Amino acid sequence: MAATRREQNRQAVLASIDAEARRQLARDGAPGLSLRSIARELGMVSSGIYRYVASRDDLLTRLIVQAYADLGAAVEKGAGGGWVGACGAVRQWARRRPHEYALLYGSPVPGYAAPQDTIGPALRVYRALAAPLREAAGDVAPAGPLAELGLAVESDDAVALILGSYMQVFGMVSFELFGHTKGVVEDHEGFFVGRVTALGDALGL
Amino acid sequence: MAATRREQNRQAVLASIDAEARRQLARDGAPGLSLRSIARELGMVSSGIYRYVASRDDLLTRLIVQAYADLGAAVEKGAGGGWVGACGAVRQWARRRPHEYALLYGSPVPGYAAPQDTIGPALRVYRALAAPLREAAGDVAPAGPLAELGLAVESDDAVALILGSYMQVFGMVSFELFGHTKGVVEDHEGFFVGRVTALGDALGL
DNA sequence: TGTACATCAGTGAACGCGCGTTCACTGATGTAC
DNA sequence: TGTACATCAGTGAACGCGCGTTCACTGATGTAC
Repeated sequence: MAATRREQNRQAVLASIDAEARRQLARDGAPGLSLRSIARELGMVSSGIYRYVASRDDLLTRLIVQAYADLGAAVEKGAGGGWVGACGAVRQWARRRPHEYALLYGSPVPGYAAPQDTIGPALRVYRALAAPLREAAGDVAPAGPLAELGLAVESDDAVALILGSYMQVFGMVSFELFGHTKGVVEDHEGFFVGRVTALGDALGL
Repeated sequence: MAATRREQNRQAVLASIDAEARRQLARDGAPGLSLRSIARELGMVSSGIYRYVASRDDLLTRLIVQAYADLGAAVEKGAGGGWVGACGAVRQWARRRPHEYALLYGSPVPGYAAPQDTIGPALRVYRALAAPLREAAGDVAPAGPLAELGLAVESDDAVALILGSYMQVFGMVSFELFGHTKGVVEDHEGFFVGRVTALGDALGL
């Protein structure tokens, strides 16, 4: 495939755009992201960035996809520690990257409509969380409404129990990160692990 | 107290500032809120608004406080229908006012630090959600970690069960509103009521 | 009841800032013969 | 291997926009005597 000099350069520049964008995202949050300031930081004239990225929304999409991939990988690793490990990985990742977490699971960015491209990457996280359930179930072929997560679950109640558990996990992480537990929860780690363990019990793990 | 003409006027203008701000919030979301455009809409010169509001952050705080009060009132009304009614009121309110909900429970607005003034109003919502639990417990004087919610609960597990339920409720609402249930949950109403009912069972309601 | 002074709402101009995006252009890299 | 043409990265200027906030000022409303 003989990556030409040009192509190599292009990939390198694209990578540094992504990196700088992530840096700014981590520092200022999504609303503060600006193509001009990224170009500035890379020593490029502001219009030059349009050779690499079609628009601000396009860059946002790239960041979202990358963030899902990063979180997905973290949860896959955490799933080595079972359900509690997988959930803990979500929480730890969110604490390390609060603005990325907010971009994925917080308020939608106004005027930005998440394109189809972000759905697949988002699924990876849910699939990773499902891994411990899959293992507990043994060698069963995926089927039913949660087949996309690799699960074979038929009853509506069981499906709802699983999805509800997911939502509680993300609800807890959001509350902690977004500051809604002030004065009520002191030991977030303990609270989270306790709750997640209880959810695991209810899920039959 | 002889409200002077000036004072009456002042209150009226302040109210119309709030109203216009809420209109813009509902239309564009919090990031789109601008003092200049509010002034413009009220036929006032842009600097004039500073007679009423100290800064953009100050206006945001007003909106947050009002939104909590509005949601709090809605949940209090919904609590007439018990735990399920109270939780349903959260969901319905959020669906009617997605941007307000996002302002309260979504990503924090970057650069804005919620002042002390928003804590009290936020509590009202949790207190309203606790009303059905309070009633189920009979006439017990509030005590323990959740005394602020009017509850008398001592065991850490019971406290965690209640808080975890809250967080699942808000987690479900956020997932629905922020579009994380695409292709998985079809009947949101049914899913939500089912889950909330199950949570109520676990809470002994 | 009338007058003198103090308060305050609203004006208009200005400061200083940043943004996304388009466009015609130059010069370097790559490709086909 | 060398030359002619095509592609593409990066430039620089410009368009058109909006924002928060300050400040000195005018004129209306309120208060004290």
